[in-house]
Amino acid sequence: MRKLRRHSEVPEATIHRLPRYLEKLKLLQAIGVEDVSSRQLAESLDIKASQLRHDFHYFGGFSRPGRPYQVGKLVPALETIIGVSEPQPVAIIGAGHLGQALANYANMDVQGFPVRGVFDANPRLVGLEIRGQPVRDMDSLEDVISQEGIRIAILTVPAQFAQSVTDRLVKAGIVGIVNFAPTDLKVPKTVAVRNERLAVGIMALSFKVKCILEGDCGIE
Amino acid sequence: MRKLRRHSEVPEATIHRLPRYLEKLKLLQAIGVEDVSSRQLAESLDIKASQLRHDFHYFGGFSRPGRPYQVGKLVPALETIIGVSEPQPVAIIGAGHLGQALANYANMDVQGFPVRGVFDANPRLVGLEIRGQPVRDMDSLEDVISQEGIRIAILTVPAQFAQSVTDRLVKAGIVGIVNFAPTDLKVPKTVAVRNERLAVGIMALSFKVKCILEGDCGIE
DNA sequence: AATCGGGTGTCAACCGATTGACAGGCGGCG
DNA sequence: CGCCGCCTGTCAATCGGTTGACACCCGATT
Repeated sequence: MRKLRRHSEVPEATIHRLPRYLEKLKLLQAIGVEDVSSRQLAESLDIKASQLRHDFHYFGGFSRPGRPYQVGKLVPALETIIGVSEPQPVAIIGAGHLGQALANYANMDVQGFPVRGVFDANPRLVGLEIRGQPVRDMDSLEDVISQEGIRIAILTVPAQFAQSVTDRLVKAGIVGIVNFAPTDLKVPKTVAVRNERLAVGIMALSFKVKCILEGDCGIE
Repeated sequence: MRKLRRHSEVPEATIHRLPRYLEKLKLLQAIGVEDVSSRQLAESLDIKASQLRHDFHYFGGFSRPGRPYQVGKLVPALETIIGVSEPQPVAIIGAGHLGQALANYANMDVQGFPVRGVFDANPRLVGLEIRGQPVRDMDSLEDVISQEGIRIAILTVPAQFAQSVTDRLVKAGIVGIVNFAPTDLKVPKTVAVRNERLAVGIMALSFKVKCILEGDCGIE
């Protein structure tokens, strides 16, 4: 990696592709592939090779020119760029069905995001064990976050509680929030939020489905 | 709604905003709001008013010019456009934690997507009741889909089974798939797929978090 | 040693999406 | 009645992302 430009210059669209690159590269690594050309990698991800090179270009010099990328170099480089070169502990707030699903989501650890705290306000859920972790009472939120050095929280509480929980998280020093509640959160500019809205996904799909069923899609 | 252009001309980015418009408008409707200007609506969604008008412009004539939008007109119009003017039954394939979370996801029905079939290959899960619905054996997949007229499937099976299940779904007449498996599915062009990759979301967030922690974000 | 095939880095053209500007409609008020 | 403020529909300018083209590099092969 030659020279890292300021992160702020990396376009949003590129950022969203980085995890996919990493994912695929880890897969290749696992099956013993050492070299991979931009074309191979791009095709397997269904994107254009020029785009992939363009993306990598933001970070510069992953390969000696004229030679394909070396998986063994690329993986740690991408991990560093993305920020998972060492495990990022995360907290899950809300141990409802979705929260439990995520806490159980096998790859969480493997992907570099070990779950270090699951919280819920419902006393009935508190104490329950999920993947060897107890569901904790919301009271301990701040303590656990600071003790474990957690920077990222996953929010799976009902929409009506999302904002107040968020405020607590921000105060407790959380820097990034993955928000599954169907609400827009208000946070200071120093906190990053990513909204995962399940319902939006299925509706956008529904539009296309309608489109297909009505033969209205531009496929002649 | 004056004159509907071909759906294929509606930009992707607009499509992804439509569900958010609908969501917010339903909310407004619920609290009795009748009129809403593009500025109000846009601000509450954190987008520019001009963009909102531009989006609506693809479908034309939601309001008499010079007058604000009427919530009561807009909601059904959007529902028709998105394709949820009548309930779209969906199937969930894979009754693991994520599948169960989605099946339980309260708003599914309300959003216009009643779950009409939950399937799993694991005999231990088959028969389990989720929200009054039994988990069914994969054997009955095709039958249920055709009997219930299901067009949309939500895929929450492990990655290794995703493609073979997809092939069955396509054969059974499914037209849209929301894919939660971390794999790219191969489908005919007449089937729409939307990938929801949970891990990608958290990684993209991690990049920004790193960015914030390193003071490298362009915020001077 | 020269050549060839395949590779990356880089740039400029292209394309789609966002934004700002403004013409024209409507209702309320003096 | 005429004006004023607020509104939408629409278009043009702008911005960001994608794509294709090409210069240059490398190792293998003749």
